[in-house]
Amino acid sequence: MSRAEQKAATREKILDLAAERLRREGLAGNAVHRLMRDAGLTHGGFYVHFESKEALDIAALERAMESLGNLASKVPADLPRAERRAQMAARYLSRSHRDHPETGCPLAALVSEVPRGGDMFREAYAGAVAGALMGRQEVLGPTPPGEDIALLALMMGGLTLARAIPDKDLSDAVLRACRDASALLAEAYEHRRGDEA
Amino acid sequence: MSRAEQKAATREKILDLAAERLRREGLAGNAVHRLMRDAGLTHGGFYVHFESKEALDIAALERAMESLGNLASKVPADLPRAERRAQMAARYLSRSHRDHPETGCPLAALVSEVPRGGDMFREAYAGAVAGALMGRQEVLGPTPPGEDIALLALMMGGLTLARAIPDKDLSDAVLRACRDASALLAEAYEHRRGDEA
DNA sequence: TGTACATCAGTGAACGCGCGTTCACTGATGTAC
DNA sequence: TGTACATCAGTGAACGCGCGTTCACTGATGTAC
Repeated sequence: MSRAEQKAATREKILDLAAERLRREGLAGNAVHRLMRDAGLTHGGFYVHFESKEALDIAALERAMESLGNLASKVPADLPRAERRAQMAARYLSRSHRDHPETGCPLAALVSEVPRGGDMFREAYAGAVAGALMGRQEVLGPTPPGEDIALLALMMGGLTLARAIPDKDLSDAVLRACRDASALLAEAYEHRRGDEA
Repeated sequence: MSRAEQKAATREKILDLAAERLRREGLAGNAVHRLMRDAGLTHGGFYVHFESKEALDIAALERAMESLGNLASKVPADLPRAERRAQMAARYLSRSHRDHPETGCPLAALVSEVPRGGDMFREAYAGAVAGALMGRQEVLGPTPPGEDIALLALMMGGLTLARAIPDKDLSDAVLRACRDASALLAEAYEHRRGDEA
């Protein structure tokens, strides 16, 4: 392995770890020193790979979105649209997603912290939201943007709320209620579009 | 003013300020030193009033919930239920609520940070969620708990997402989409309950 | 193929800073006589 | 009413710690001849 390849591999390793840690620890919690230690390196070398902490956060957010994109497209393409939508909601509002933020949706993991982040990070976050909405359209086909936005807000709200509640029974109830609501809301949208047409 | 009264007044002042700052700066951002400086005191005196930083955060969360409770009950009681629900959603998903987190809902301001907070704070947060749901029932009358939970998740998700997006037009669109969705979802709930009955 | 030199990923000590918390203190308020 | 003492809200210096960032360095890899 050439030196350049070695460097790129190290950068990948740091970035993958950072993408996990960013989702588990948040913007404030993912410290350079601990990140590099966990990657098996010393903290000084960090700046060979990234210009600043904010640059890392942005790159880690993008990496997290990429690795999640693959996950969303796992929904079988031959199912009817409503079924695909329901599967996505079920996956998003599942107990395993709630219990494993480090491999889950970074939008949910960071929402309420984003306004306190740097300007460039906020822009990157907004870009990631736009990307998520586009990814949804790719899987489900075109729908009025407002509908996708509201369904995303419902799913993100449900997931973050479920994570914030320590009591497992109540937390499970939140997930269930939001899964049900997202199905009902999607139906109501279809119904309304039908009435209008 | 007696010494005890003076002390209580100082505590109130710190607490009110902390309740604002907690919502604006988050758990990680509301530092003892700056809080006390802004209250016109020095940081050492903090521990005369609060046992620890976490104790303050809990008290500030509760204070924020109280001052918001008054706001929610501002909805006129003589309006029909659907209208009251719509007014609450419109207020929650308004641009002024988005732009002034410091006087708004602490549940939304902190959701994604809560899992990283201390055990006692998480319990207090869960209690605040339960309180919010009860407050909703007081204004709107009894509804199946799952319905209120999902509507709360939708509203919190929409508000936090709108706050995380710097572009005002897209952010406004998020608020609008979620207001529309909350009305549609509430209707769908009523419709389904009608069908079942 | 072997030697001399250049490059540069990664090391680890150090920087200034803000954090939560402690503590000896001050001085105004409250109490006892 | 006046004096002596006790209380305690608030002061401000100091603590140990973790943060992001800098920098002189080391030593393995890569290049030139």
